[in-house]
Amino acid sequence: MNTNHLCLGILSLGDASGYEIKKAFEETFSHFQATSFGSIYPALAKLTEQGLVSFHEETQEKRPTKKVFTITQEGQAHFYQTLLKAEPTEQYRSDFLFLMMFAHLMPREHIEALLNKQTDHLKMELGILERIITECQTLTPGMRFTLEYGIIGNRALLELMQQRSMPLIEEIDAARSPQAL
Amino acid sequence: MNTNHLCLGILSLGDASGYEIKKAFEETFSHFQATSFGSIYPALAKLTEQGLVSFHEETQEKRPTKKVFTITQEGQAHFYQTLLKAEPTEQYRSDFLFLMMFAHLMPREHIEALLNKQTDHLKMELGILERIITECQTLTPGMRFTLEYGIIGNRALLELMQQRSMPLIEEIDAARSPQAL
DNA sequence: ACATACATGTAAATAGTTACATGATTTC
DNA sequence: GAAATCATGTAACTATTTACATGTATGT
Repeated sequence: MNTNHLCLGILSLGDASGYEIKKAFEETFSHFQATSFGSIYPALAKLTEQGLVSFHEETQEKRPTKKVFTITQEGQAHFYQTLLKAEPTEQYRSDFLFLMMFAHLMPREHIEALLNKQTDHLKMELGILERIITECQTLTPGMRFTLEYGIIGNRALLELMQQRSMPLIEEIDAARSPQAL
Repeated sequence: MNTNHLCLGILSLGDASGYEIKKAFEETFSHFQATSFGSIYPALAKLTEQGLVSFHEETQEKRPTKKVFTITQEGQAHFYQTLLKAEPTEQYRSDFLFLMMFAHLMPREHIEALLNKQTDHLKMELGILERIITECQTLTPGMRFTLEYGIIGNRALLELMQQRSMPLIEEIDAARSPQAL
């Protein structure tokens, strides 16, 4: 799954400009996919070249002209094949967890700061997901599922952070103190 | 955080060869970090060049000779600075969730297959994490925390998969059937 | 005056994976 | 006889991010 596939997918849900596709990834899909302008614009150019999408320019008042992309029938058929053939991969990369492995080497204040930052991060993401699932009316069943998936995961992790942060800090401090005595 | 940092971190826990570092990422840390030989060997060469690690060759019987790397004092100091300065980033990329957004376009059997595959994936990872946390005796408090983090997250998601998979399929089928009648 | 939102696009830099090359030993 | 494990390393390829370039309008 690369940016080409992601763009085709978003366009299968409705017309959009490159800028709007980026916004969708920043908002609705940010918890499980991300991409940048530097990937999106070349992707849309390539999809147009391949005849999988087409576009028309829309001149706006007090806004720059935008290119609105539409998925073609070939694009729809191509995306359908992608859906059936894709080998879904999962990847989670966390610097936070890697750093926590070495918490015993850090000053107490720094461990606290890292734990607080991660807690805030989880809270923020949870807030976004809950807002979308309650406010947005036009979700497909699958989208509602992806939002629930994110909410359930983040809630469980937040609970863990709230229960285990202090005990972890105390445990590391306890292991340190013998040298101080 | 790049492969250089990851290697330094692993070596701060004890001496290891490139091959052993790769194994560590396949086993113990696979739920939140990954890397490949093509990244590890150049990283170790660069760290050696910078004087952050040193190595000695160990000839083995019935096994190829291996280079065992040791973190130097400079390496330890450098890693400590990394721990304090690092801006921890989180990234989760899931093709599974992206595909689920378009479940309404797929045949029922395909949705089922995707959900089953994801469930199996979560079960397998959960099994690995639970085995490590019970069997491994030499874990730092931080490592135990990272394992718990993975376990709690996966358990919550598995429960969701078990509760929501069938309802999701039924809901999508129900939305489809009016056309069939 | 400065930052942000809107809007498109390119190019360089970064980083990583995959495949290849080599070779012994063990297991199925 | 084939595949897996142990062991190191390089090179090509792939993909993505970051920074740059350009310009209007709005908000602080």
